[in-house]
Order: sequence, then structure tokens, then C-alpha cells
Amino acid sequence: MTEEKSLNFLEEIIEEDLRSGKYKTIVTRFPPEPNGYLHMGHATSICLNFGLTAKYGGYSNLRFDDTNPVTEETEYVDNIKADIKWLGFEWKNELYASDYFDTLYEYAIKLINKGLAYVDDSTSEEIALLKGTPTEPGKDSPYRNRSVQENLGLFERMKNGEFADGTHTLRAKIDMAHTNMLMRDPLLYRIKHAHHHRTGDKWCIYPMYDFAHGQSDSIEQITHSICTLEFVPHRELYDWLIEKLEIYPSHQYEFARRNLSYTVMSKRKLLQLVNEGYVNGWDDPRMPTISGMRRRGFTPASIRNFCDRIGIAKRENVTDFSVLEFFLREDLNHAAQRVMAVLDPVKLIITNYEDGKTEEFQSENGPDEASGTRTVPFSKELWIEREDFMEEAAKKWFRLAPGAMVRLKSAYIVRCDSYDKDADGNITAIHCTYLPESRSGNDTSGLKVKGTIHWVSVQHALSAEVRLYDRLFKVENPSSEEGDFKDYINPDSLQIVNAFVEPSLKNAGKDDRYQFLRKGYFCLDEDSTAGQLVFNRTVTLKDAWAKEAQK
RNA sequence: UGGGUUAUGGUGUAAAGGUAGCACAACAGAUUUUGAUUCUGUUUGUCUAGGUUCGAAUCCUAGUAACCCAACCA
Repeated sequence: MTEEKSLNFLEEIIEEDLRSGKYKTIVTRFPPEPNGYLHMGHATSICLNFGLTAKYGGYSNLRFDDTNPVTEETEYVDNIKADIKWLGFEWKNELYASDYFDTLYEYAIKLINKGLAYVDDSTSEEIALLKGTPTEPGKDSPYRNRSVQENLGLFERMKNGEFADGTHTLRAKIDMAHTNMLMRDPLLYRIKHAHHHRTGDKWCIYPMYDFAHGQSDSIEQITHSICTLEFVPHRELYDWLIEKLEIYPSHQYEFARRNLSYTVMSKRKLLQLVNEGYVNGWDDPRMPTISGMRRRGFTPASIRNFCDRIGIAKRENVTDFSVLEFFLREDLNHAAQRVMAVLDPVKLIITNYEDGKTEEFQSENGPDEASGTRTVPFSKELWIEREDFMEEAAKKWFRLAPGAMVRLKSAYIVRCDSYDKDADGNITAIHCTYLPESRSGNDTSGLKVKGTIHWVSVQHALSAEVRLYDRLFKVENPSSEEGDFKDYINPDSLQIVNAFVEPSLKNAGKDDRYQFLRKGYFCLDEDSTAGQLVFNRTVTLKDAWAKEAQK
């Protein structure tokens, strides 16, 4: 069986580079800025960068792009590393752009000596003004033609801390009339008297992204530097700097960032959700962050499979959330232990079952024979799901209704005889008779019932808090709607219920995955304690009845 | 007449002049002690207009639309 899988455009480039002998082996890097948490968009990049070197040989570095000390913190570094490991990837070297600050400083001096960089005393407003606009050329700064000696002296004084923040910058000397705004004498260094999470107070000048990223790539001899489409205009500058500096020629390639429907994926927006209390932190299970998805119960494999399947290209896109859910369910279907839990309980009383009697049934743990069985206790009074009973059976309804029969999973067939209602019209109890000869495993009743429902024995049940999560936004693309994206938050994205779960869940483990039969996939939340079980719903099961009911 | 990038079913992604394919979604059916899973089948697409060619998603010409670029952020 040779299944031919087509290549994406990056794989094509790499295969050509390998074939032509341009490279013997490839090196990529994942370059997060340690100023926030990783999200699903980063996962795409991680899978891509690490996946490429795994496929073609070579290795990937983890490099923190820590050139802005004001926003960056070590706490983020640790979380980012944990997230990448959890996703299942290993970097060859853990590196920091700040490791290269000395080299970068020398590069700057080289540029000054070549007459290709100058110190500008303009304020940021003045610089912006002289920059022009996309449709109008810029004008030269009055400081543009300083001598090499003067520039050298000023740059050194910048480094020595003789100037206040914002008073001087080092700029490349390219062309103020260039059609590419980034080539209009871009800033290379700025003054920031700030404490850096790694270099401390050694520096008060810090390189800009454009004077750090490509140079770091070059220093690490990255062969394929992969980034998102908004960096396309930077490539011209990326190449210019490498050429003028005469350093190892890394090459930049761009792909379109991945968007997911019903969520937002920018650090800025996610930060707002956290800061303004719409969610409970970066790892809130509704967040598209790696940590949030982990807490929600996503598996690393489901995320990796998703990234592989949706592919990579250069056009704008919004991937349907259902694709992610598909890979989640696919993985969980095999990984999850089956258990019974009733989320919206109503009491079912078996009138012809002996008072005080208890039986034990064996129920399968999973779809594969190998997953084995577990013991579930049964008695006269059970909790069942309120939605599994209808006073008047609908068309195609094959659950409980007056006169109707259902199978209690792994136990007996019961028939509904009557039910109790309170003054408000709420069902308070359902009375049934059971068929002793329909015992699961040796059913001699000869009856075939269409419906099977889950249950939990009242006297054996454990109570648990269950957090039911739904999509965070009501619309597919909150960012493209009128007004503020937060206006489209789904008010029902979290619903907390008190459920009854089968006693085997007493020993639920942190990494265990469960399928609450017929209800969805769940995992233990970190808020869970010995006295109070707390479960998160990862994702529901597909529900054919819900669709039928809508008709 | 700023520059750049991109256009293939509802969504994502293939097809390097030769049968428009795959996945998700949707729909129909079979199996089912989970209305799950599994299995079978069906619907839906090349931005527009010209041109080259026996033959065009692909090549040419002219349009159109969307996105990115004017942070001492990355």
C-alpha cells in the first residue's frame, strides 16, 4: 500500500533544496516571544517546524525572541517550554535572542563602519512624520549624513547609558523613498533602560525584531526560517541585512496563519479576555491556548493530527472548529474509559425490584475487547437523565415514555408504568417494572428494545461538579463582525451542574480520560479534591437525536 | 498607475496542459445493550471576461475581490 501524499509548498521547497544539494540537512526554529501563552496558532507553527525536521532529517531549535525587556518574563518561558513538551516535541537547543546581544552589537558597528547605519536624534513623532505613507515617499532625517566616526561615538554613548529612553536610535541607511515602508531607514536599536529577564541590567539598548531575528537565524545557521504572512514585507530587509553583514544566508518563508471558527487567536485579544474577566485565566478550558486546551482535556495527538490534516498554504482561511472536534473524538474514542454519569438527574423507581437488594453488573470499559469490564452496582432506585423521559413520546423517540420500554445499560429492560409530577409540572419520579429475564448477558426475554439509557444507583452514586463548556463565541468569526469582538461572547459557554456519577470514579486520575456514556468526553479538573470531584466536559458526543429533534 | 500576498464545494486542502481528488460538515441507509463508534452511498467547487490549445484550475491578456505594510511591538 503506497499512499501518495502530496507535498505542501514548504515541503516542495525543502525537497528541491535537498535534491539540488543546497543543504545536506535542514534546521528550523520555533521563535516565541516570552510575553504570553502559546495558543492553537502557535501549535500549527510548532507542528510545522518540528514536523519538517522530523520528516527530512535535521533539527529544530527553540529560540525565545526576547528583545523587548519591558513585556517579557521568565514565567512565560517556563510555560512555553511545558506546552511544547506536552505537544510531544523536543528541541535540539534552547536559545535566546538575548544570547546574541554582544554579537548583534558588533554587527551594528560593522554596519556603521560600512556607512549603512546612523544614529538619529529625532523623536518618534518626527521619525513617523518623515517616514511618509504607503502612497507617499518619506524624507531624509537631518541626522542621516553624520560621519562614521560621529555615529560610532554616539552609538557607544547610547550603549553606555548616556542618553534617556527615546532620545536616540540607530537606523539602517537604505532609502527613504522605498516602496516598501520597512526599507525606509528602519530602526535597528532603541534605548530602553529596563531590566531584562536574562541579561539583567547589562544593556540599555536593545535590538529591534528586524535586527535580531534574521541575525539569530543566521548565527544558528537556520536553513528555513518559517513565519507567517504578515512578515512578507520584512523579507526584503531580512535579506538586505544578511547581505550587508556578510553572514550565513538563512532564508525566510511565509505561510498563512491558521484561524479557527468560533474563537479568536491573537495574543492581544486573548489577553483582554483574561484581564477583563471574561474567562478564568489563560488556562481557562474555553481558551484556545495550549494550556486551556490541555485543561479542557484535549490530547496532544488530536492537536497534532489536526495540524497535519488541515495542511499549510498561503491563503486566508478559517478552519471549521468541527474539524478539530473530529480529531479529538477520534483519539478519545480509543483512549477514554466508559463510565456512567447522570448530569441532570431524575429518579427512576423499579416497583417490582426488592427493597434493599443490590446487584452488581459488569459493563465494558471501551469499544475494544481488550479494555475489559468493570463492576457497576444496581438497586431499586436509580438516577437517570431527565431528558431520557418524555411524557408524550415524540416521533422516532425510542427512550422512556409511559408504556415504553428501554434497556438500562448493562442491566435490565424496564417498562415505564407511571410518573409523578409536582405542582410546577416538573417530573419528580418515574415508576417502572423490570423484566428479570432480560438480565444483561443472559437475556431470555426475546425482546428487542430500540433504546438503551445510562443510569447510576441512587444509594451508590457519588456526587460531582461537572463543568459543561461550549464555544466561547456565538459567531464564526468574532474579529470580522461589527463592533467589539467581545460583544459576541457566548453567555452560555460555561454551565456548571451537580451530577451523580458511578462509584468507580472515586479513583479518577488526573490524566485519565472518560467517556460519560452518551454524554461526551470528560476529564478531571485540577480543582478536584478528595471531597469534591470536578469534571470538565472536553467535547460532546455526536448526537443524532438532537438533529432529529430539531426537525 | 504606492508596494506586497492570495483567489478551487459550506470549510480546509490536492491536482506542475490530459477523468477536478481527499478530509471535515451536510444528507440517506446498514449495524449497534452508547441515537456514540463502525460500514455503505449521495449532494455541492476552479473569482470574472477574453485568448492560446485537440484539450486550461493550470499558459497569456485585461479586470474584480480579500488581506498585509505608515509601533522606539514581535
